[in-house]
Amino acid sequence: VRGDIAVTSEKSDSGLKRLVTSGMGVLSIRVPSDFVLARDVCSYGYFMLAPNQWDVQRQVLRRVLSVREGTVNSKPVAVEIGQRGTTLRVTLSREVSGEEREVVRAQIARMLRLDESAERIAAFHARDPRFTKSGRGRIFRSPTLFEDVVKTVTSCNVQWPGTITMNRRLCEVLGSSIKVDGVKLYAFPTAAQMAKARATTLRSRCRVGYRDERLVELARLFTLPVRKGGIDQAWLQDAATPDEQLFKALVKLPGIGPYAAANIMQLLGRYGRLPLDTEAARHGREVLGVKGTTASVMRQVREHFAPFGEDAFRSYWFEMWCVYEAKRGPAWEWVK
DNA sequence: GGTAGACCTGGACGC
DNA sequence: GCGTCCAGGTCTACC
Repeated sequence: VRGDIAVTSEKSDSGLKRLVTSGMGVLSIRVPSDFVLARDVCSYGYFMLAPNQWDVQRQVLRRVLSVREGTVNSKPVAVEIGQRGTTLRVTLSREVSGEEREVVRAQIARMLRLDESAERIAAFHARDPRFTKSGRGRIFRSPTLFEDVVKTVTSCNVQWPGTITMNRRLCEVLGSSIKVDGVKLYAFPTAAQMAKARATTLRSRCRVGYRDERLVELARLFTLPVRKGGIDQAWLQDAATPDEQLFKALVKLPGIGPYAAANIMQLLGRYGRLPLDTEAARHGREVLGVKGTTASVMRQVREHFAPFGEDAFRSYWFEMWCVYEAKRGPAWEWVK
């Protein structure tokens, strides 16, 4: 399989094989009792964006992780994540240090929202029982806030195939690469790598269009110390930061408007605000039967989900996701 | 505070 | 194959 982090293939790198058979290249992560890898990975469109790769046949997630985010010459590691009961089995493409192992663990936990306890998900189901049976609650995201922000910017003012192309090219043009089993795999560019890139490169080679300078500036803000005007990631990710202050800070960032800010908020675990885009308006008209101008439909969609309070986005999102799956089948069986 | 138009890309469509 | 139109959210200028 192209791009496979194959550890069982006869052709695979002997060093990698030794690592895996000796157990040194495998990491185990305990997950909450209600966690289901296929359902919880394939719960948001980002699972289809590079460098994520969902293997439909084997029901595992593969991607490359940058374990040294702060550096330009980050040495990436490829991971393949599968599930057995309440344990994730993570196969690594190379030996990692103890420190790197913890970074890998934290990045996977972030992607899969393992910080959301079964109790927290049950509270969502108590609020919206429609999703109790399916167990939906966790929404897939990226291993870093920076990647989530860039993915959000590349999903604005463009149709989905364009977002897919931009993310693939950003990885191939700016990201670090490694060879696994003779196949070149790319990591998502780190903030340091993107901040160093020329805007013209992003435009001409990554096809990001007018987003070029905004993305480079965003990346620069992620690399700057907070005292020099850089983004305060700890503050943004602190549960104590009030929603309104968070929203105001996000819309000040280049390329981030009201929709993108609300989307980043849900990616940060703040589900009380809806990122209203044309898809929301379409859902309002076609599924909820709402009528009127786009602005009026969006307002009515917001009011419709307001009773779900701090879980409004989850109710909205899973309702919409179920419509997609009713048309195409379960997301974990989607082939592109 | 609200609104109009520019910003880019890629896909659909007509010729 | 070429030109035109359209969709998509953000940003700026203007009222």
